[in-house]
Amino acid sequence: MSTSPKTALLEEYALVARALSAPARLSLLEQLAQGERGVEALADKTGLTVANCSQHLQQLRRAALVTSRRDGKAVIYRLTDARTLELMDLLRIVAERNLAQVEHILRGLSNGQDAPEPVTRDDLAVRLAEGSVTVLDMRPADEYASGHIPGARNITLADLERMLPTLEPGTEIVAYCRGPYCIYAHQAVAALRKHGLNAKRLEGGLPEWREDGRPVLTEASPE
Amino acid sequence: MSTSPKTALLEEYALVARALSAPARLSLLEQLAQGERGVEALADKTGLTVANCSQHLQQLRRAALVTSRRDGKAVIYRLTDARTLELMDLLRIVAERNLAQVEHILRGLSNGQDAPEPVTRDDLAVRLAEGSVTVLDMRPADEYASGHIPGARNITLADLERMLPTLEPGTEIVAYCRGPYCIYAHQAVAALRKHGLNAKRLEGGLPEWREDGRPVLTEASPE
DNA sequence: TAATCATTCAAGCGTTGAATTGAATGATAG
DNA sequence: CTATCATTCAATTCAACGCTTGAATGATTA
Repeated sequence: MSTSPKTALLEEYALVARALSAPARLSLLEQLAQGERGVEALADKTGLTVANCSQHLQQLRRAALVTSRRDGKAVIYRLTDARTLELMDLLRIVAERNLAQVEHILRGLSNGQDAPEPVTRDDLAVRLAEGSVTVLDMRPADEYASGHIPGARNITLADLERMLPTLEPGTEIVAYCRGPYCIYAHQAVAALRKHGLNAKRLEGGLPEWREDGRPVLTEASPE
Repeated sequence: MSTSPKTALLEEYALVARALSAPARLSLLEQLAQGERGVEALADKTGLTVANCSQHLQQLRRAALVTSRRDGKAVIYRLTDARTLELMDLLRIVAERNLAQVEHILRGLSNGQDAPEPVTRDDLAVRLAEGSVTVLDMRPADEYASGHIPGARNITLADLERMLPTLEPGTEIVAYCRGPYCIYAHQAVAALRKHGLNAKRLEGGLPEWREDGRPVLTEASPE
């Protein structure tokens, strides 16, 4: 062995960190947190070319963050386990707590307003049972279809304006999206609050909700 | 803003991951987990040149993983908070659970023997109160001096052979070192078990012990 | 104020990683 | 068995990183 075992170990740990060190790969992981996907679907969602996407996925696989299986002609990737999700989340927490730049970007999303504290998933579950809350799923329709919080209404950011009149000014609104990396919910809350509505963001997104073992509704897919 | 806020956020998260993606920086973090240190001390311990060390430290600071303060002429670095430690630990857990290569390296340290499960810190605390265990601190003397588990004997790997006769064959022995990244305890346990002694490794190291709020003994430093 | 010394900056060089293009692989369907 | 198609590999280009050397900074101390 040319290097000491100590360095060899550190290099393995560094390999995992390196896999997380490119925005494109974090974006892929966010998609995979929604559920398993094929290479082409991932390339579409992230805007990468298929070849480039495939290479990034292989780096993630080398770091054991994702695994793959073959389904006919397609290769389907998925997160190896919940640890991958934990790692992404901790990365975000460290960045948000300590990096002024992150604060600045998030503030920009809210047009300078102070965003309210997010609603915890426990809270939302209670409110849902009471029926005292409107839940908005801000993700693209296909992701909504493949699984969403029961009772949530699917709407895109672009259509939000048109939906405003249908919302009662007093009702509490909770918006969610893919997860902590996704900014749709941030933007939705900012837009709703600008119109004087009582909107808050859900802590985490659908993957975290599912990870908690809470109910997820899947639309019968017409395909 | 040239990039979308989404990408900008992901880039910030990636910055944190990138800071963790070099073995040299993981090594620095391991040292800092022991306690705050100056640049020169860190350079000595890690074998880096001072200038190189300084640059790595600045990358860690940019990622908000460490912070620094000035003490006279010296600049003292320390981990920003316990999250940094959590992040390092999760990195290790993912690597150990999923990377065959890590398994292989660790097995090499034990000369192919199966290593026993590590002792939890709770267990050790109980055994220490009973006095039914011998604790070995495998770190360099200066690190032992700056803080160790009460009752632990400090010994280097090199001196372990000479210490063998002083150990009762029946007594349980627990070895620890800097923390999960440190391999001294692994090696010590392997050596002791080869001689038929009942040795186990402590889960985590001194930083984790201290983080639990457990007692740490500091030698009156003669300086 | 000037000297001192730990630390940091700046420039240069070799290496590594990201994205692109085009070809090769390998499993299925006919 | 051959054609097909999603995926992966290989080779290239360009940018960023890591390490070294030597100079600059900036807070103490005399």
